Amino acid sequence: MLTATIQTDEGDFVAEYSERGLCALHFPGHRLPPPGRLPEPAAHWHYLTTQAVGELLAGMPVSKLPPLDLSDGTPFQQRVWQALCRIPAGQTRSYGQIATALHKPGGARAVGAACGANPIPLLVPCHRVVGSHGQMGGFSGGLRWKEFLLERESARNE
DNA sequence: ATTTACAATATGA
DNA sequence: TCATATTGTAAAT
Repeated sequence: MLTATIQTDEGDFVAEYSERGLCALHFPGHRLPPPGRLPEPAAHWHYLTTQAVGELLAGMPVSKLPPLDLSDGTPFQQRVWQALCRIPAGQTRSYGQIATALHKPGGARAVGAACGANPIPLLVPCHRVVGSHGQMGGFSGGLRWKEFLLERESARNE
């Protein structure tokens, strides 16, 4: 498992790579890994990740994503995460809507659980999922990030 | 195999 | 606004 930092105006994120692709992303505040050069192909993935994170923090749609390694998650979680990726930037869905889209009506809570287990926040936009009345649920890196990102994205969508 | 804990939601007071 | 019943998954027993 390889790690690398992403320096942004909001702090230093930490990305983790497996042999298949990006497998985790941590918010600033984490212990920074010892700096070192990434062997290929991780170096290229990291370039894409850095760019994507930069775009997200700027409230822009993401142009390109590195390959995501979601092999940790259960099949259900993987389906949820892929569904999240289909939410357009600047929009939000409710947990219930996601659940229904997955043909699991009533499984809103299960969707929430999957979001919490999401190893790659930001790139897998779990921050675009809110309660059925636009309220906030929770967020892995702290609700502050969720607010920050949603405001940035939706402000651009007026 | 059972029980418990969740980033939910609809309903009724 | 608050309390409660119901729902699907995952992790712990």
